[in-house]
Amino acid sequence: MMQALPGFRDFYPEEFAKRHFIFSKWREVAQRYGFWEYDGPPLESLELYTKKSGEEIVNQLYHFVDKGERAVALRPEMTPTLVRMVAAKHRNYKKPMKWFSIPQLFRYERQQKGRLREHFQLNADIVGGGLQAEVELIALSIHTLLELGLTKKDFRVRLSSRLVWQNFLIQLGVTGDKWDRVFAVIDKMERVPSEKTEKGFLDLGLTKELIEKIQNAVKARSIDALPQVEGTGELRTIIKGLHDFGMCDYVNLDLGIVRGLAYYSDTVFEIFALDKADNYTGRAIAGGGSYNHLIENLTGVKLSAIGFGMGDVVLGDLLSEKKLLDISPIQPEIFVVCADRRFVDKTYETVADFRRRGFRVDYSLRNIIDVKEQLERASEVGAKVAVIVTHEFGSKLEVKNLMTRQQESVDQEKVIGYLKDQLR
RNA sequence: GCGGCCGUAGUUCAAUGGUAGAACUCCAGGUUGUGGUCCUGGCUGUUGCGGGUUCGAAUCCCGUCGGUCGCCCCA
Repeated sequence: MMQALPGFRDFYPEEFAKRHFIFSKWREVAQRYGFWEYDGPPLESLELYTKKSGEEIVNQLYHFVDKGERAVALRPEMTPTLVRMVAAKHRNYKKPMKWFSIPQLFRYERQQKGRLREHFQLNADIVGGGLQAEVELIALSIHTLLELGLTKKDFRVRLSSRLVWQNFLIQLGVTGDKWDRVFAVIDKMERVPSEKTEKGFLDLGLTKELIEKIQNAVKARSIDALPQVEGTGELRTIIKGLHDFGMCDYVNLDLGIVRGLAYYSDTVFEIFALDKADNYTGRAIAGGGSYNHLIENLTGVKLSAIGFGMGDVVLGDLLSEKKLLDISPIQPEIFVVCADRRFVDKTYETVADFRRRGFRVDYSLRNIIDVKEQLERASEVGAKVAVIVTHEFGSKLEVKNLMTRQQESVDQEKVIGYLKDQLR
């Protein structure tokens, strides 16, 4: 049987309706926050990704050599494309630039729950902003989830800072060459047994005393409990900003978050679903952070930036569990029924007239004189009312409410108003 | 790349190693002007695919492909 490739999805109308619901909320809230929508090519030069992440990334990409002998790849993330676009034309835009996109991203790896070979992601970025831009971006990520129907009980932003970590590690005497590996251990901390975490640190040459200080920092849930180094002030400002937006209830300070990607520089955050006991569960719904050196490193253009990504797969699973995704395909409002051969012409004219006026209108494409069949069809396609053509021109139309089964004869001149009333 | 579990009709699932079935869906009817739940009839399968064991395989074994969950990795 022919089917979609592994890790790729078919969107039948029922699934597409859900996808459209999520996309439209993403778009609507981003625009409410003043973000402009953009897009780039789904296929990029392979070099765009190897330049940033090294050669290892190649075997996780869909990549091939095209007929022009170019090494190309389907985009696995949006940030490189954004950086490329921004660097090329940033002089055309006042800073800060608030941009968002809903790209389809691709990754060649074995699929598992919440993780396919293809997904869509809301990507929002602010380029050339300061600390308030970070507040703004995190606020957008929270507001997006609220608009989808989730509540304070359902998710939490875990806010952290790589800058704080770096300065803290300097204070502890841990040299820069070890930071990435220290971050890797911290990143896994909550998923592996504590002995393994300890062993990971010991293998990096950290003393038990240092390990304890690091673990205490990970446990800290308030600014004052953090190691006071350069960077904590910025975190304080961000939390204050979210407080002013009435959103501090959605945010936990949590240095356990460091993010996998190497290019994050200062602030990093991930959003996790909560279980009934308010514990973090499953995968991250969204994640992001600031990358204040990436644009300069790749293109020589010095611009700060912060962004986040929110994928449709984990989010969709969560919304389904919460019964927030019981969305049906868009249905016709009116189904026009022809009651007799003599009225066929008028039926089609009525259909066309209603459509010109902006109604969603359907009618039978086959047995147009069997009223029973037409009414069955009207119900099946989900129409709210049936308009039954029972008279010649210049006369009345029968309007039947398919929910209440009530039917009324309406003067042709008054039918539009009547329909609007019925459909309200 | 590694491991666990699972592949039977369009769908959800039955069938002790002994003739592959049910429900739903879909299609056609239920006498040429009013719908959903009713009635009748019909379609649908090399049991994912390929080997092996056996008198005989949906069932047991091997391989392969696919699904699913986890590991690795991370968007």
